[in-house]
Amino acid sequence: MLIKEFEDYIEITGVDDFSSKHTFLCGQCFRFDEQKDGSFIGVAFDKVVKICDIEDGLRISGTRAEFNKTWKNFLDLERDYASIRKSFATDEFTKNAAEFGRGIRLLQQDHWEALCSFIISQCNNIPRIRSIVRTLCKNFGQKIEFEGQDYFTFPSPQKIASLTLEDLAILKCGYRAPYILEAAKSIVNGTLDFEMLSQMDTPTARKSIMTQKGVGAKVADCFLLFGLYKYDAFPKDTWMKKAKEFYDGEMDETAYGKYAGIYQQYIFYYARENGIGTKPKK
DNA sequence: TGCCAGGCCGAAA
DNA sequence: TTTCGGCATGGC
Repeated sequence: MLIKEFEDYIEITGVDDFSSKHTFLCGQCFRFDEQKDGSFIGVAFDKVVKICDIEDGLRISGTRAEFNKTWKNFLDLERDYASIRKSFATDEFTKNAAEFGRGIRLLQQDHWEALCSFIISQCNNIPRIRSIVRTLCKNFGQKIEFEGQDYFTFPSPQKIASLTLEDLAILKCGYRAPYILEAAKSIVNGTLDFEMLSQMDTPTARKSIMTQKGVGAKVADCFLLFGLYKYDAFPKDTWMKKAKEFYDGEMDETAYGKYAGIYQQYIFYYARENGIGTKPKK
């Protein structure tokens, strides 16, 4: 990884498998918007950042220090995704999925933001998830200016916990509102502790987070992967079954294991973008 | 207009 | 343990 500093941005080269488009649009996060020039602007960890692809790497707004402090980890740039991707592509289906999703990096998002976002995601479509999260931030987050535009941070659990269901009605997120409120209150009162969850093994953490109201198996798996960076989330057996629903092919079980969550993301993105595996009509 | 969406809860079987 | 109706809302 080679870093070159410029006045208000840096360029990182020597990065295999990075695509801002695939990373920000694959469905793992909801706060990065594609710009007319193909770059992405988003907010994470209370900062606005602009990212675009360049030859053999990426360009990112800010300084080298900010990159080292926040964005290097956020973008998971020190993991060898090329090797992981190649290890996944063991048959026609996995080869297609891995090639389709090439460049996905699993973002190391803020724990709370990920949990809250995936609570909102349940039985919802991606444009509306994005819309609800945007409204949540605009109404309850802190304003930050960037390149003459207003952006908003993701509201803290303390802020959300101080609100009422009436306050949250503006989100129009229906039955999910009490789940959001309860999750925020659990954090404030200490019954939900992300540091403790991080230290648990994945099955234990899954069991624990599922005691939270509104967090079932699916939201739990998304939170474990995108919010706690547990790359073995999305249990092998469950996800292989799901993959077979998406695609009428065989999965190589030996390809799974340590990086099941990353493999899942290739499959999900591939399936969704190609209209594979949509729910049959009732 | 109607189906569906990165589901979950709680009751009934 | 599994099944199933109900749940809020809006994108398409």
